[in-house]
Formats: sequence, structure tokens, C-alpha cells
Amino acid sequence: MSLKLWCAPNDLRALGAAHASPDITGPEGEPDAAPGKPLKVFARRASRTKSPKPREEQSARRGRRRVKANDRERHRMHNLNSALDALRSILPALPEDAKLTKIETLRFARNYIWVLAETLRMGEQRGHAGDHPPAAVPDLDLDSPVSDCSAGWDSASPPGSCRVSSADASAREGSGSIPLKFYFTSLCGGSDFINSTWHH
DNA sequence: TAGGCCATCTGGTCCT
DNA sequence: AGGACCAGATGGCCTA
Repeated sequence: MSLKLWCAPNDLRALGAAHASPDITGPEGEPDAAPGKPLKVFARRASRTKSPKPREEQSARRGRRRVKANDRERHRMHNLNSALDALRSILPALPEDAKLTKIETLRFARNYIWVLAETLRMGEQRGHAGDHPPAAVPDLDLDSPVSDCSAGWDSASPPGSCRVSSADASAREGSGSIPLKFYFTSLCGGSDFINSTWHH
């Protein structure tokens, strides 16, 4: 099957920029150290002499560059976190207080993409199968409790739960809808395919 | 208290 | 030269 991406990488970049936290300011802002985490500020040498010695000048210059680099790095990481937040926001709803960690977000997204792709694939298969119109993509009940999934979010080894059980498979064949169990076990447990091809 | 997660600093490397 | 990216180090916070 072929899964088309309608969003070009550049769009993703734009999305990330759009989601960048507005309170992130440039070097001038000195904005956003975590609460209770004061930024370490390098004491800048107050050069009162007209012509500082080259060594001192070099050191001061190096210090300024380091401070600027730190600002850029902080900004860069904040952008990265904003992108992760944007990703979290489009993933299926989770229990309210279950904020995914970074690694969990990435793995959850990976599995989510896999489930969506599977949905498309099965829809296509149904479309070609018979006279009936293709089955509508079943709605995901995003409000369903998924608390028991958390154990598998970040497991590196496939728990096997992603496999469609015979009961699930027969249920699909019978009803034309895909059991939620299939989705959530897939989301939470990953797939053999994905886990075997993208572990890290 | 140990371990996990995170933000930040830092120096190195690559690219423009 | 300077910016972007990366990985290691460090310390704070939180939870079991």
C-alpha cells in the first residue's frame, strides 16, 4: 500500500514555527528559564581600559559568543518542545493527567500513524473486495479509557498485543467495523512491523 | 533515596 | 565568522 503524505517536510517546519511558543524571545528577551531555575549568567568583563589586551579581548569575545550560543540553543530546544507539544495535541486524547514524555510522544505517534495507515489499507481492501461500497473508516472513540495502555507506550519490545486476535479479525469480517481494541492495542503496543524496523 | 525526566550549559563538528 | 545541530555533563524536580 502506499500512504501519501499531504504535508511536505517544509510544511512541518512551518507548523513548528507557527506553534513556537510566543513567549520565546530572542537573546534580548532572556525569557524562559524554568521556574526556580535561574539562568547562569556569565559575568561579563567590564572593560574599562581603552585597549584591552588581546588575551582579555579574546576571552571576552569568546564569552559573548558562548552566551549567544547558549541563547540560540535554548531557543532551539524550546522550538523542539513546541513541536512536540503540537504533536501531542493531535494525538488521540489521553487520560487528563497523562502527559506523554518526549519519548512516549514519539513512539505513540509512530504507532498512531501505523494505525491510520492500517485503516486506509483495510478500507482500500474492502473497496476492492465486493459490490458493497468501501466501509467507512470507523470512528475512533478518542474518549475511550486507555489507561491500561500506558504500560506499553514505551516498551521497546513488541508485546504482541498489536496483533489482531482471531476474535478481532472475525469481528471485523462480521461487522465491517474495526474493534477499538484493535486500535488501542496497536497504538499502545506497537506493531511487529514497526518495532522491527524502527526501534530507537 | 534511587531513578526517571527535564532544562540548561558546553564544546565539538559541519555548513553557509 | 557565525549559526545550526548534536551529544555529554550537570543539577533540579518529582515519584515510587
